[in-house]
Amino acid sequence: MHGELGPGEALTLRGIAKTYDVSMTPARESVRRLVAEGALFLSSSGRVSTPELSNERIEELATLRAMLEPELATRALPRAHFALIERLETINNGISQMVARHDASGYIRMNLEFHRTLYLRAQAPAMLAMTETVWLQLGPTMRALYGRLNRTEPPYHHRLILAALKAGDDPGLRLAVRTDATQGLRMLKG
Amino acid sequence: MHGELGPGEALTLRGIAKTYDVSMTPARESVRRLVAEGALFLSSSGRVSTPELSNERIEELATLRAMLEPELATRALPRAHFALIERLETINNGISQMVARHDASGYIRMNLEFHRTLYLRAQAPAMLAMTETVWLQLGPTMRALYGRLNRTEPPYHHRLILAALKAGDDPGLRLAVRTDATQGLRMLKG
DNA sequence: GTTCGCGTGATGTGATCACAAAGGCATCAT
DNA sequence: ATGATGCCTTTGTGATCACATCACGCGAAC
Repeated sequence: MHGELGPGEALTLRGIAKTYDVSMTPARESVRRLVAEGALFLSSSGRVSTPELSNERIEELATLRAMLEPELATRALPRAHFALIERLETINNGISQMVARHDASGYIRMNLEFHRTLYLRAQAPAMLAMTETVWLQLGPTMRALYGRLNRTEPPYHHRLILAALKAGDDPGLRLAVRTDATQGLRMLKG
Repeated sequence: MHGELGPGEALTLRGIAKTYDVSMTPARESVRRLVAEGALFLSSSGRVSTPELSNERIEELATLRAMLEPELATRALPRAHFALIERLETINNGISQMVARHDASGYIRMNLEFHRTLYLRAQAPAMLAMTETVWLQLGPTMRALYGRLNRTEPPYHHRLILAALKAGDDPGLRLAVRTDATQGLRMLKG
């Protein structure tokens, strides 16, 4: 999810087992679970690797984010008190640090934490789980994306999201969230 | 998914293994996968059962269907030629037979087959997979639903869907699909 | 130099086993 | 009659093993 693995990287059960110092059994279970969620790709011969998403697939996942996340934001809006907004601003500052450090994985992690912190307030666990499944599928691709856009500052739209939250502006919030979720993915086309 | 198990039914790994004449290992993998998809509930002690959904959870899942399925229908619409509509009508007739037979599981299965057949044309595998995950989570609950509504004929909205497909009417199609997906779930409240 | 074929090492699968924990049931005390 | 307590069965977990399959690389032939 955090882009620690790039697209197409191969994994082996014995390797995972050794890395985490367990036997093959729990390694298999974890891998199969991630395959079920679409986070890992299982070849016909049983080999497992991170997925290399086609443009069509990326567009689909971007559409899913564009459908799910504004709904979560809308549901979170009436519960978004000052303490939450303050926490979001703190996370946003953390993102700046990751940008300064050129830490791709850290950037992705804190960016998702920003979104997750907001969406947790929506009190919609099934919807949030589904959204995180999408993030999981996009993880390796997001890392590839980060390399291309050479960020020099934290995401523009996060400030728009915070402003809409403060103003209680639901349409503005939905638009800001949708744009933030899909803007980066657009760069991957081609 | 087809409501063969009611809400809250318990399963054991050894029982599943014996039923399908395999060892515990593949039974465990399957169960863990279904747990990851939300189709089964894993208690803190590791016991596994079908989920008993709260009203809030049902409302959430209904919202997800209401967001996902109209989008799939829209994407399928330009590719929905006569042969597809004919197949949908055949399935719809099959639903009538299930109603006549009072076959709850068969009814659910063919109802979902109606939707899946349409959505397959959308060429959006990630979105369809996510939708089927929602169906999976609702399976046991849908069976409980069927008992309550005493159907005497196939769903009215399926005819509306077919009419909108023939007319190429996208807004009408979206509305019909959304209504069909959420109407039944509304009955479960309370 | 290229391509085909073979063999060896690596990898996933399914089965079985030992163990710990949880649940259920019977028994006993109040 | 009801509640608690202790034991025994059931159940999930993690490890290990044998086996089939696949991939990769080496080598030989053209």
